Amino acid sequence: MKRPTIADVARHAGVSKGAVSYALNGQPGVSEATRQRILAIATEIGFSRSSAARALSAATAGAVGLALCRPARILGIEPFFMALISGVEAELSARSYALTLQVVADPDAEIAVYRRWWGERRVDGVLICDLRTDDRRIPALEQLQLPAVVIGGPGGTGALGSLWSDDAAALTETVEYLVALGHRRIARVAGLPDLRHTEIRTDAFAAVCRRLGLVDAVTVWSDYSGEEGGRATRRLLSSAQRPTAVIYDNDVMAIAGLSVAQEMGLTVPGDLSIVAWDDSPLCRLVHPPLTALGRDIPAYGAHAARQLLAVIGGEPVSRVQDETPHLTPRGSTAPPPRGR
Amino acid sequence: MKRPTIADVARHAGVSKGAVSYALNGQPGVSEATRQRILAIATEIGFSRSSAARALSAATAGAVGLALCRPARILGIEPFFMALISGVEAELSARSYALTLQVVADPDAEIAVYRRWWGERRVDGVLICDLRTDDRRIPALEQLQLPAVVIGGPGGTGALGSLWSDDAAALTETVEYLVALGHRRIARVAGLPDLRHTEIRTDAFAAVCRRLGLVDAVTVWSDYSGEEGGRATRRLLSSAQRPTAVIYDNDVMAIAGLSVAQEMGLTVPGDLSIVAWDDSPLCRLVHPPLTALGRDIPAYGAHAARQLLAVIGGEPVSRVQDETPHLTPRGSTAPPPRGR
DNA sequence: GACGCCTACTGAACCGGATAAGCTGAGCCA
DNA sequence: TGGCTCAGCTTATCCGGTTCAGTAGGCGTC
Repeated sequence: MKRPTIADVARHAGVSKGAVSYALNGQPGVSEATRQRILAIATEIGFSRSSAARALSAATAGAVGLALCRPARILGIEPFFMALISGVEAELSARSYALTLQVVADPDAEIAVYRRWWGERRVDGVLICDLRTDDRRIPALEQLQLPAVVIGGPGGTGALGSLWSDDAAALTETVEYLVALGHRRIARVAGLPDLRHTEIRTDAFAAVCRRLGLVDAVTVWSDYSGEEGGRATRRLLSSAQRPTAVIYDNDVMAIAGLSVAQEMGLTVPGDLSIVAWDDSPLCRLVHPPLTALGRDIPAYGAHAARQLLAVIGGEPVSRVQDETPHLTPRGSTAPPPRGR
Repeated sequence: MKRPTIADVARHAGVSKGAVSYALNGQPGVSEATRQRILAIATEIGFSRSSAARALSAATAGAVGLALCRPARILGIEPFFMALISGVEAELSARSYALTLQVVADPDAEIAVYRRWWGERRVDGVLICDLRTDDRRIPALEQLQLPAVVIGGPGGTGALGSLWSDDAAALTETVEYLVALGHRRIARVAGLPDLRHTEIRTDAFAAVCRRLGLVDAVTVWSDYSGEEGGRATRRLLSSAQRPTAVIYDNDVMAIAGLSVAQEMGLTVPGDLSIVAWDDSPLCRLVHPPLTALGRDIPAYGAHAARQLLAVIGGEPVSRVQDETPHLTPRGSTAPPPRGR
């Protein structure tokens, strides 16, 4: 099937290629009557602009890149990314931008992908996930001058735009809630320690525990997987001074933790309270349903996409704080058992 | 930062643009010595080909499209798609193809996306998920002559290439396994009824139950979400002749079902056996861990991607059966309670 | 040594748009 | 009536590759 080009439209309309281009782009240079006629003909013969030709002459790819740097095993199970992608995608497709996705093995491979995308002019900008402490990707992107928005922060994002949620406030609220219920021994199963948001949460946790005089507060690190989350929980619950409440850095580990607790004969929330970060439908699937820190992840992604398109459009980079995750109490939290 | 073009490489090497193009593409037309010199210079000055220019003149986009037609809510929670994408992606990036992703609301929007991609020459081919009965996308793609591989089948894929797993055999094996344990009243919570693979599984379920003389076999339909899966389970377990085993069409519904059963005071697997389709890490998270029908989903995606690249490369379309899902018995299945 | 043939290249056209620069005729004014 | 402006177009060039039609030079051959 032959694809119509701008020349076909021009011939049908009896005008030049240039006139068609002006008409399609809403630029001055053609009368309103001619513009309408050209647009009608374009629609009629099913014309759409070749993204390649457009990219070549307009020096814009019409696409945004997203590189995900987590093993497939973890990517698959965490609802976070898919929710984020669907939000990003909704915003992009509304503005006729495409999303180019790549799964990479490590940060160096990710930087290599950015270099390639830049060299091939394949994308107009990129979204960065999983901000790390001293993230090598930041200077690399600054050097390439590839428009980018970091989903994460605040801080450590160099001159790039960024979008973050106030994880410190959310964690503080959670600890205060648990303390109000009567808990004094609260543990936290954290995600990968070199991620910036893990660090932020860890600092906030330490700060609020110090402020509230919780001396037994302990953080253990994990990798977001159910296996590791379960293992960490088993370790915590086997200790002499076992916690009466555990906060997990994602939903998958929280569910694994719930399962381990029940396996060990503890009732939730009677013996142990559980709070999950990222309130996905998974949290409502299990019994008891999990108290969770939720936020609108698709909206978060859409927001980031909007910000990136603004940077691509030449607006100054912005650093924006998004909605703070809010605590939804459900059946997995209650006062601690008496005498503990 | 200025990006080097093929002309820059040519100038440095003291040859023409054409010679550089031949050298880069491994085509005859330059001596081996010159080719090496050109490649060295290209690497040295950090040259990579503009995907736009390449797409324009070579009439190939260097990208493959994937449109996902499920609400964000369900997309996010099902590990299947992310696992599939990571497999597809691994295969594509090994061959320097990009993956263009789009989330759409319904099949008509999906067809519109294909038309747009085709018109814009944005992709060289597409992967089709969630094959339906009398799928309108098939004739639309045939008409566009856009290379495509359907992930699903067998049957109903028109002249397009396809890749499927033998769901009928897997379901039959599962029912036989449950019957061998002693179950006679087996129910199935199915996915969306207009999906082709749901139909295939439903037919296979009816056939094996007839063959084994299970008169109480019942199938109820759901939408893959935890809410609906839980609701369906509650209905099933409240009936007078309640089943002793339930097979779920995905892992999320199985977990919801497990939760509902426990809530209703039934023990799993003592009172009720549960089997999940798609063995994700989620199945091992819950207690008891779920007996599940598993397969290597990233490999499935990689396989489909390879098939699509072959079609794009001009090879004849192929219809291939992939690995059959295999049953992994875990703690959620056991003989039925006595007297039932 | 004239001829053909092959290798290794060059030059130019082309892909399909965007856009700067040039052209034309209508309208207005002095 | 001549000159000016300006809307509304056309023409030509460019983006950065690929590819086809040459062509120069070396080599073998009768």
